[in-house]
Amino acid sequence: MGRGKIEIKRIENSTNRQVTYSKRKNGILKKAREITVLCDADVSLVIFSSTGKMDEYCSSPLIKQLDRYQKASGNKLWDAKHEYLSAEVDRVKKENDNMQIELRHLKGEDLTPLNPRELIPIEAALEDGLVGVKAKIKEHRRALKKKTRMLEEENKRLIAKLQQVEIHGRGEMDTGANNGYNNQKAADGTRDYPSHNDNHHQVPFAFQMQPIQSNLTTATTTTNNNKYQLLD
Amino acid sequence: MGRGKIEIKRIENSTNRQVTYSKRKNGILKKAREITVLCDADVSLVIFSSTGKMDEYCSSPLIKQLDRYQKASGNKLWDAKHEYLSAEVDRVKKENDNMQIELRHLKGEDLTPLNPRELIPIEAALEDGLVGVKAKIKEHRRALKKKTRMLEEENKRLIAKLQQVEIHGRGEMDTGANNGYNNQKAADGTRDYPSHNDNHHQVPFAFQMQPIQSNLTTATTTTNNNKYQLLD
DNA sequence: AACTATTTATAAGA
DNA sequence: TTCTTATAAATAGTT
Repeated sequence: MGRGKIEIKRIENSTNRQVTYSKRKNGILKKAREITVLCDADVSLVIFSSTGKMDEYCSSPLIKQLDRYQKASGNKLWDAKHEYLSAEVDRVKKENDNMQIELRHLKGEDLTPLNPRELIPIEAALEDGLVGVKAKIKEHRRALKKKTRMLEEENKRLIAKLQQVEIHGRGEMDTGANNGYNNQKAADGTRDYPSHNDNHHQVPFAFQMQPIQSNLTTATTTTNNNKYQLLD
Repeated sequence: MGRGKIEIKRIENSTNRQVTYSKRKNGILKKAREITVLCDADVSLVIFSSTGKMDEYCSSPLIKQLDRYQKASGNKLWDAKHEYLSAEVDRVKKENDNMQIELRHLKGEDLTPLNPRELIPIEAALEDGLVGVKAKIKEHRRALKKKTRMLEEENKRLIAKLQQVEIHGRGEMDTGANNGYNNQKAADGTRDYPSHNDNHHQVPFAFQMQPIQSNLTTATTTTNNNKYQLLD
């Protein structure tokens, strides 16, 4: 299309070639834009001139197009590093799926396709797990009971101490109150309870006495006077 | 360029759009090839139609072009892809970890850091799961028992039949043996058992009688004479 | 870069 | 889809 027909072969005249490149490049870019609009197509076009200058037209982000291209063509565009990452994604996803299945089975779901030989280990795992969890719960309960017991004892001790102080008057209150636990010591969370306190050589928890601990059953009736707390 | 001028905007008529796409796509591809040859250019062209069909023209391996593109444009295609993949790996791995933890907990492992409030739902899940699995196992066992029972009955019946045949002598053996089951019938795995056989109107399994079925307790003592098998 | 004679692409119709 | 053809668009060679 021009003054004369030309053969489609490399234009030897460099200037001429450059000019033709420029004209045709614009032509192609225009057509790329047009087909995008007219036909709702998605186009990626990258052109390098023989001098290395680049021009491009992409109707949508190139990276997206390339992903699409890769899937559609099966060509591998990404280097080893990406392949590794891709493989890693696949691998981890597969692992995910397997765990998902195992989890479902443990939760009693999707069991129908399993045969008895496959069910046995699942049952065993569940029973094992249940034993472990129940043991742990029991352990917690024991610990809580122990703590409760100690709190009760401490409470009694404090009440006794307070009554003693009240009898002897305010003057000796400070020394008296510091003779066992004191606020500071409990506050820092350490467990170095005074060893002369014979009733509980080891107290395994740093604890806090709230003014009212509704779930602890204490043998003593509390009055306003003995609601004390060990602070964190 | 055609019978009439057209406006560059989406062609609403779908058929028309498809036709135009096809024509213009060929046009662009041709021009891409031409500029490559004429001007010694390097072209990458990827087009997706609105229906998702892909066409491409690459004057040199796309991967090479993209490397060049990256250098020329400063766009970090690799990095973008890499970032995306890395994020994906992280995401899936995190999901993985969570499931791993859940699985461990269900198996009674790593329970120490959990408080009672966290243990309760695990215990519940395990108990639920166990109920489900045990139910499924019971179901299997029931099925197996039913099968066993039927095999035993079948066995007895066969023995009786055989004894009868032995009493009446060899002359009637063939007709006698064919009066109920015979090797051929069982062999093809069909379930069209004779309906006049009152004891088991339906036998839900295609089964095979081995000469010795050690796990089946039969009331009768077997002699060499009544060790028969139904073949596959 | 502009011009313009020609070739090429393609819209519409079959 | 493919072919045809009138016409629009692109562009080779020129200025």
